[in-house]
Amino acid sequence: MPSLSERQKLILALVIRDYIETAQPVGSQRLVDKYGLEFSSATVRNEMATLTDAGYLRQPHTSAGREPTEDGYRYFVRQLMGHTDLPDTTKRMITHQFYQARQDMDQWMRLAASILAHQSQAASLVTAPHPEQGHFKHLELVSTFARQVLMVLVLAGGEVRQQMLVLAEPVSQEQLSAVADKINQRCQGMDAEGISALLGQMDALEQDVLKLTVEELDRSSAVLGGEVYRDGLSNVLGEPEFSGVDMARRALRVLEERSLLEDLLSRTILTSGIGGVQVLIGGEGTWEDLRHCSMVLARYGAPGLSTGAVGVLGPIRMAYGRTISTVRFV
Amino acid sequence: MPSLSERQKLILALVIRDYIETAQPVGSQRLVDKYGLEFSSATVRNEMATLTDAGYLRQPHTSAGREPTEDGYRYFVRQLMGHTDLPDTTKRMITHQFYQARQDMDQWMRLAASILAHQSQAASLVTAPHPEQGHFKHLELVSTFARQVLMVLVLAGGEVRQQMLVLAEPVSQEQLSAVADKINQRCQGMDAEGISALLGQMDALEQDVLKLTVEELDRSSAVLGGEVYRDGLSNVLGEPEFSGVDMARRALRVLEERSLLEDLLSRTILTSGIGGVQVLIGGEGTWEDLRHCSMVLARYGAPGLSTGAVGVLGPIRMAYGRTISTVRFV
DNA sequence: TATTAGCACTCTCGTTACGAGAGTGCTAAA
DNA sequence: TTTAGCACTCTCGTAACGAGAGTGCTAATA
Repeated sequence: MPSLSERQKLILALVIRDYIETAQPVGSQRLVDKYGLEFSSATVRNEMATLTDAGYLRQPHTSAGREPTEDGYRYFVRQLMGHTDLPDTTKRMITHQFYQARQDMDQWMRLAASILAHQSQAASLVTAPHPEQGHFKHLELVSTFARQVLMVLVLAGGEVRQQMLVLAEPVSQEQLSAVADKINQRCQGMDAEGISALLGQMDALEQDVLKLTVEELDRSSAVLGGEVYRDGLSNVLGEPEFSGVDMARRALRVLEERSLLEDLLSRTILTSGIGGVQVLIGGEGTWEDLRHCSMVLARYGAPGLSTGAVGVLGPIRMAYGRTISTVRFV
Repeated sequence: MPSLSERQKLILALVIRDYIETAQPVGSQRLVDKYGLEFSSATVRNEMATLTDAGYLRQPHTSAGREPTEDGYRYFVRQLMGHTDLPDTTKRMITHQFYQARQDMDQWMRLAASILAHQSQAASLVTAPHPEQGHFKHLELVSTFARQVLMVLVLAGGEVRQQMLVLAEPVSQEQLSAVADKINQRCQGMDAEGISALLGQMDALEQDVLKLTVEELDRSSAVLGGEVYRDGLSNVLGEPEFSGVDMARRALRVLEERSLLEDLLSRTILTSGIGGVQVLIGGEGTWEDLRHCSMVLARYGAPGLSTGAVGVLGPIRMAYGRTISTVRFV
């Protein structure tokens, strides 16, 4: 792949910029007029032809303007796009909003999703943080109705799980507390394996509780632990590439079905470190359903302890600069 | 509003049935052919004219077929639609699925949303159950990092809230447990007001904790307490009435924005008892954004204690029978 | 009196034709 | 190497038109 001249880079960047704005093929004359270029439309045409040969641009049909190919976007994101920082006022505003919701995890994630969606004018998703390997921290048993017991499990890192447990016979709250105490002392800091090993020493009730605990610990080592927060789905529906309803449905389904999402995240996020932002363009050949979308993804949290993912899904021609900075900042 | 003859009812029902299938205006000849009616198309035309005058049918333009008006749907849902019960096999399947997920609340709700969406081929939503008036049940304090404390609050009824609390100075886990014990003993079963009254007798740390508790209790008296689970959004996008993207966006926004949803639920669900199913057609004049949609809503849970809502949002011409039975059954 | 056959009329929708507009590629001149 | 000029191509909006479906009305019929 030959490297591009400065002028070619400029033209490629302008084509992408214009296409992101208008979603329509951009012609040579138009480009010259709109951005006041020093050279003529014929020159632009020649350069465009080269860029087309190089695989960065495409003509929907003979004698229409050019639009960027996926490779074009990739080149743009990697090489051409300067770091657009968010304006300070915006940063302050976001920080302020986060500050107000700092206490409630649920609310925090909703807010994060909402901010991402709003800033990028696209769909956002935020997954709850969860440890890569679950470790027991604290257990609480609370009786609710007759034989139903609510089991609250706190994992190392602060994740909370709740389960319902139905007992064979009623047990008083005092007894429950005693069981919880005992388990808390014995299992401090252990992982699923360690707890399983203890099963033999316990009585029936305790065994039931521990079995559930182990189940939950195992679950948390899956990629996608808890809830997924989404927002801004309606933003993305307005975009012209989604007017073919089929596309919209496919993309939505990716966000809806946990299995798809899990696959997606595990193959991308996990390979990148904390703080790095990944850009996924046009499904990268793997996800047919995302052919017309792009995703900007990042991982957050404390490495090794507990991590989650934030991301934005938008049309393939989204404002990468703005989106990436926002994702990074969040 | 004059009552309808049997034949008129039949025709109205058939028109609706056909329209639900095809989403296209239905003509008189077509109706006769398709359903093998005893009388001729001219008769049908006459009756249709009457139904149109009565406000149950409408012509999109002169000399096209008829389609049902909102009033038509309402009449249909209230008077004409027999109780379509779900097939036993389906019931068993659903029960079985629920049985497998009976322990985890989160998972239960996700499943409910998924089942509703799948059965009705529309979008579904399920709100977490929450008590109408929050009562304190149990509190747990767990230190996570340096000065950060995770506060887990269990409300009467089994709802669990978590909050992060940042202390002025580090406090050991033993001290935290002591504080939690004390509060647990003092506040058993109290509501927000009662706890506020106790504030004076506590030291600084305890006050901080209690203030947060009160905040959470207050929040839980809002209509929309916890999380909202959605599913099947992509189902509904395929429907012809959503091809005008604008409609789709508006409807989606209703499901996305908590404030709108809260408004919607508070005005409908709360006026109905547990178990009753409400059908909301075409926004009922109040919700502009839902003009082309219908919702089937129901409330579940233990009255007075803790309730949540389940619902389905679909095109105005959705299969009411099937949907209603499903919602009711769930 | 209620129903039906017949008919003229209306409105939509798909197809076709056509011209304007925008854009390209190429050639020749600067 | 760049640019002016030009012939050519393709899309898109508009208009024309005929087929199809459906209606309302009138007159005949059971």
